[in-house]
Amino acid sequence: MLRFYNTLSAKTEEFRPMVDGEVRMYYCGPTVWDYGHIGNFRSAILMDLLTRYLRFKGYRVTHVMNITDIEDRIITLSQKNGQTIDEYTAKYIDALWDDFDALGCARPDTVPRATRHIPEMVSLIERLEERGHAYRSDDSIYYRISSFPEYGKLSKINFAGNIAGASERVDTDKYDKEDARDFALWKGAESPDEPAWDTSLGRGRPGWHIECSAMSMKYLGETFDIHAGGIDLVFPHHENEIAQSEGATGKTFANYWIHFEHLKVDGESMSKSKGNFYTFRDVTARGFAPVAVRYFLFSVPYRKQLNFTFEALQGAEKSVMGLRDFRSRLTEARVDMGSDARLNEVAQRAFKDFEAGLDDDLNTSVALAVLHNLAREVNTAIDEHTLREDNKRELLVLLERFNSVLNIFEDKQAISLDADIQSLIDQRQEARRRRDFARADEIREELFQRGIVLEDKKDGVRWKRR
RNA sequence: GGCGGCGUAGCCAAGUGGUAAGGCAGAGGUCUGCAAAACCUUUAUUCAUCGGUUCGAUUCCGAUCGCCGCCUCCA
Repeated sequence: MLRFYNTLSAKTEEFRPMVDGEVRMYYCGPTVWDYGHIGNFRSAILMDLLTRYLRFKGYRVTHVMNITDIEDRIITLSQKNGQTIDEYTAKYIDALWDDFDALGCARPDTVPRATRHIPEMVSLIERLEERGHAYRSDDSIYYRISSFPEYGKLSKINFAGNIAGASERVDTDKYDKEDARDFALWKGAESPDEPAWDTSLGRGRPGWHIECSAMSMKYLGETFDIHAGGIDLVFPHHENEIAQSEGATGKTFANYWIHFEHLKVDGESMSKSKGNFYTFRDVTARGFAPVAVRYFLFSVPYRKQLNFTFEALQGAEKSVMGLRDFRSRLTEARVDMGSDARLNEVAQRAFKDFEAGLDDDLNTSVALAVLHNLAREVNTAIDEHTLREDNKRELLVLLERFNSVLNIFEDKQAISLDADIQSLIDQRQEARRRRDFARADEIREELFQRGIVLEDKKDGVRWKRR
């Protein structure tokens, strides 16, 4: 039984999709500028894992992810660079997909862009006006929070207690609002040359929150199953989305709200001023494999803050490479026909425990512990020659199943060696036969320098990339 | 000021009212020409501190200290 912690109810609940066997979910994705720091990718990776796990469980999943391309910063910077919004955001979006690919994150089914959904947003705002949830002030349109009594149900925000601390923060909106809490649905254009759209609402651009309401409902329906994102989005973004969508439709917007916790770096918050701000590209530039980053970022359950240190990342890399070695070793193991009953049991138990771990609010730590325990038991069996053909076949299928969720093993395409390297390996084997170990070690060292690591086995030599 | 989360070995950490998963690093060993890989043994009488509840608490309650987040269009 799959259970999730639902931010809305503040409880861990059994997951029941609206339509049996089908899950519709929306993810407020990473920002596209600044080549997202590693924390961004924790969310993206966890979202990928969630999608994969739902598919593992047999659900048909529709995963819609938003990458904001209308935002004050983008407007300002594109204008400053003399570029259109599309020109400005293109390079960041390309980089984002490159990083997604490198990290083994599947592309979501739909990635709608705010710039392509202005009409949907306009009509949603008009619906809100009709129902009395919106009002105009100068050329802008605001959401009337007082018209939506349930406002605050997601973030459990207490406005009364907020006044003292919030008073330090200056309200930067230039227009008159009925209530300080009200937020912009539509911002009227201030100058003729700023990027803006001419619509029935006037010339301007949408507020930040309306795109997610409009796009999620367009692709998933007025009520859908899961809405996910970083924990920082709970307030105000997701709270406002609920106000907008439920205000317009009168229906529940999303049944489950899932929020990913943040990353700390060396026990501190990550910030440029502290000098501990790392992008995914900074990390790979230091020689870390992307899969190590992936493994590390999902190795701790999503609702826990994870402390990023290079020492821990190093550990994750060793750990995931060990699992890859295990899979290769299993693939290459020479075994006798038949089946070992105990190993059969080991495999079945591993499958059960893996699923039980992830069923429990996506406890990835437990799932990985299962995988490591399995690796140890099977490695022992290989050493002791108790592994049989049937076990091997079943275990490889099992690892494939696990990998359909984790996506940490190497691609199926065999990495081939060039003839030159193969020849060196052969020469070394010949030298070893002659007991010319000096020459053998010399070749091994040379191959190591070229990124090939050799492991001598009883029945030959194994190689792998460093 | 309001709301929320966390503090478990050198590091990353799971976890539960019944006596501490897993990984990395370290130490010793088996194997190996030497390595590598793999395996075995070992590494927290103890879960920030102090009280309380309980037959029993790391797990529940209270206080204290420390850290993180939201209340700023930052995942």
